[in-house]
Amino acid sequence: MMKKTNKLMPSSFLVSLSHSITGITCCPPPASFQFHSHFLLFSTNKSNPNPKPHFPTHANLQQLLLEKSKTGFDKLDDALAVFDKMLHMKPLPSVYQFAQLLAALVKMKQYSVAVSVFRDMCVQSISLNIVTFNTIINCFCHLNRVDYAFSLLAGTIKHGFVPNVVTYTTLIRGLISQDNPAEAQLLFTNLVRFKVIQPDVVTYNTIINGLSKRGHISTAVMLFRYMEKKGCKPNTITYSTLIDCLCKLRLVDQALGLLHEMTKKGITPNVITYSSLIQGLCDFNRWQDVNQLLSEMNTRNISPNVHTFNILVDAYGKEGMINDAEDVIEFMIQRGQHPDVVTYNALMDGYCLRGEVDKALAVLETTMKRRGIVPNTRSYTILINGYCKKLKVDRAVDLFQQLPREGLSPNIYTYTTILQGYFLTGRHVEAQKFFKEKMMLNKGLKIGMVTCNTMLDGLFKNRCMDEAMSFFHLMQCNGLTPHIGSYNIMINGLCKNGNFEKAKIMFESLPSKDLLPNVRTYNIMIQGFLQEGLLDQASELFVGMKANDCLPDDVTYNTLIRGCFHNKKYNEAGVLIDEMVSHRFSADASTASLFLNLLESKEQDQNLLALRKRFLSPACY
DNA sequence: CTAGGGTTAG
Repeated sequence: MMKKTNKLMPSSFLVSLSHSITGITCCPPPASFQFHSHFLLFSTNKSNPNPKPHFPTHANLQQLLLEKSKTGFDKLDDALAVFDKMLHMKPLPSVYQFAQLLAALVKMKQYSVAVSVFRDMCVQSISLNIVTFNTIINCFCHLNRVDYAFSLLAGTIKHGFVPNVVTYTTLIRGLISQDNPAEAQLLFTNLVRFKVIQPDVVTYNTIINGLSKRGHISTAVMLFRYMEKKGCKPNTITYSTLIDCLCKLRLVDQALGLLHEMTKKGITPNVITYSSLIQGLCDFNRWQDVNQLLSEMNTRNISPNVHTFNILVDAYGKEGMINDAEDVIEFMIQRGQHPDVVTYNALMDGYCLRGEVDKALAVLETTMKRRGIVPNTRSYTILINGYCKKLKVDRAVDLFQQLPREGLSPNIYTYTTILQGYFLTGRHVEAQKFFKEKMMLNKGLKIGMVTCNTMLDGLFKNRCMDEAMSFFHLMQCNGLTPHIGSYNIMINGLCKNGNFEKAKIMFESLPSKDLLPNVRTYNIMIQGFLQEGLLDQASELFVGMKANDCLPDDVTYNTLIRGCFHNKKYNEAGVLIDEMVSHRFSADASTASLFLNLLESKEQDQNLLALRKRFLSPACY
């Protein structure tokens, strides 16, 4: 797996490290980094209007920190109040206790506050240790500032501390999460080669997770086998990581195999392991298997938690089985697991998918309020989406405007949903106005590819071809390089708007953009050729896509088969039907009804009749 | 002693 990095000379490692250690400073970050203002406000404010319980003795503090470092404080202000007290204690609390306070902030995901507390510790000359540094390096990684994390690595060394396996594991995770797996691999290989550290199970788990999440499951499995060979025993988390990844790849049975393997080895699955598997099974509507796992959990004394139940509520909701979703909520309450905002959002989404938006609204306004669960932006976005899908855009806009009054701000998803609603109802003028005035002028909104694709698709569907073309240009001027998905929308839009020539030119230009057509691209072009009455060219493209290792899907076959029917090429259709069935795809409704219409029509053909038996076989459906 | 890893929804 690490072949590529094995070839690197040792010096590359040093170069890459020293590259990161440019600004050796004890108090990164550079001035450009944004800090929370809470801290300064708080610690300089002597007359705190909101006094918190006092923790005057070292013993009390020790007890409190022990607890809060595991759970986090309830409120950020509480944590900062404690820090303020600590600064005024005599003698000063130990390094260990300051480290616990930082740990509590990390638990609360208040990474930038932790950084700013750390900075203040530097200023106040509070002594630091390797744990403190590791904690802050981790904070920078979570803030997506791996560059600062590396400069703090330098700071750590400068302070005379020796970075350990925790430090490097943190940095590896940071690099991976910054989409820099190559650097992560380089770091890992060189750390091992120069015996800087001995990777432990956490290091392996981190990399295995990073690899699997980026679609390199086979490499992840190789590393998994490798760690065992190196005498590092995989644990529950290692297995859970792989199981989750297999489930997400829809390889649930392989995941179940790993569950079996781990239990045989005496590694006990926990609630997270089971939750991943339940999610995987839900994706296939394998409810019986889900229930079996739930009872297996029961016999093993592993209680489902809110996460687990939320997965079930979501899955039932998505399948339209809203009563089952409600039952799960009832059950979890009985079991003492309190539903949270995710639970009710999943339920609301379920109602919306059934078109019952008003019932979803009632969940927000009645059930959630009664249970003291505060809706978030997403709760409203679900409702907004629900109303848009019911073509009640004005109602959606009402809710959109209600958001700030609830103390919430709409995010890019909310905006994009409204945009979609306008396009869906033919109100493309308002859509464009909304985009220009509400979205582009909002500096806080990061307009990405999804929004641009919504614009493009909406413009084409509203027959605004010129606007779509110029928007496609505009997005590129703004530094967004279209992916194949955007090209698919463009090519499809051009075809559907009667501009096949332009579509074809764009399709042919893909290689020059270093883009590979995917199955959807081919499907669109095949459909385009057929629309132009060019069955031969469509078939040629079908051959071409297979030659380019692009596997045809059910849409490809159905499109081509319909094309053959229209052109009375029943033999060709027969060949395609056989091929489709052998790939376990089946005829869709429109292909089937076209065929039945042909059979009923007057002009019957020998070859058509010959198809009858094959086409109507159960394998086709 | 403390620090790093895995699960839910667009």
